Amino acid sequence: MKASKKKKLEAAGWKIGSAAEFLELSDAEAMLVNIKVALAKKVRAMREEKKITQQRLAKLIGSSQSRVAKLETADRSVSMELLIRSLLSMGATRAQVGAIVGTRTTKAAKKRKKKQLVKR
Amino acid sequence: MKASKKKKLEAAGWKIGSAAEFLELSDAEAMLVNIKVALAKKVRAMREEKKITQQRLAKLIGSSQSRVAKLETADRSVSMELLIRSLLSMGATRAQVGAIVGTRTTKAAKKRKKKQLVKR
DNA sequence: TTGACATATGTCGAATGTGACATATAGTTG
DNA sequence: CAACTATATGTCACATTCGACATATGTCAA
Repeated sequence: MKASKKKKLEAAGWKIGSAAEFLELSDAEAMLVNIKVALAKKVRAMREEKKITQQRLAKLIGSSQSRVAKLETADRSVSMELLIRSLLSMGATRAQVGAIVGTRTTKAAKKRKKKQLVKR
Repeated sequence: MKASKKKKLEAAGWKIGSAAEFLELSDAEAMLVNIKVALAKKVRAMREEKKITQQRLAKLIGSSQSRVAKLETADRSVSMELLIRSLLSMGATRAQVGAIVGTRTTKAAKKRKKKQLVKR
């Protein structure tokens, strides 16, 4: 939890104990979802970059086309493990995967990216 | 697969097809294990840093002491998801987690670290 | 020694993730 | 139009991971 957030909570009369921990957990949960979505997008991007079908990628990771489709749409039923395994199997480096995990995609950044796509 | 590796294989008369893909997979598998071990070490490091018990961390992530012990020893039965969730729940940032995922710990680096510990 | 606390390990039933399959949707080519 | 290809979605039986519990090991202070 950010210091600013904590301050506000304390000002509002909250004890920073289990309630704060609950907020941490919510944050962690949201982050996990964001990370998964980012990884999923990268899977699709790398696959399209390599111009291979979901079917082919499925073979590469020992899975099925339907699961790859779920991977790329960040379906609730897919694990981080499989997402990362897929990237590594396509030749991604640990550094590349780490960058995806570690980089928060802001709404502003998304807008910039969209703008670029339009402009070019 | 590294270019050098590929070259050697080709020199030895290998066709770079499914066999190469198999090697990629093996590499991916090994990398996943390495990443898990690195994350596990970080969980222990952060927990000790915060001077809390496994029991307390377990509460924080809604789990049990035994599972935390397994987490920190990188037991085969623990998922990347839970490892990362644990780090985030202890307040780690995405950037920190990303750095762990993305940084290959070389044997040389391990030696350097050990030496430091001895010297100080 | 005993007792309290922290961590490690094995096991269990429940929950979640899995590959596979069927099938739907959508775009392309003939 | 039909036939083909790529992707999406739902389902299912099987595998993996889960929290929980019991219990072992180790450490330290009374």
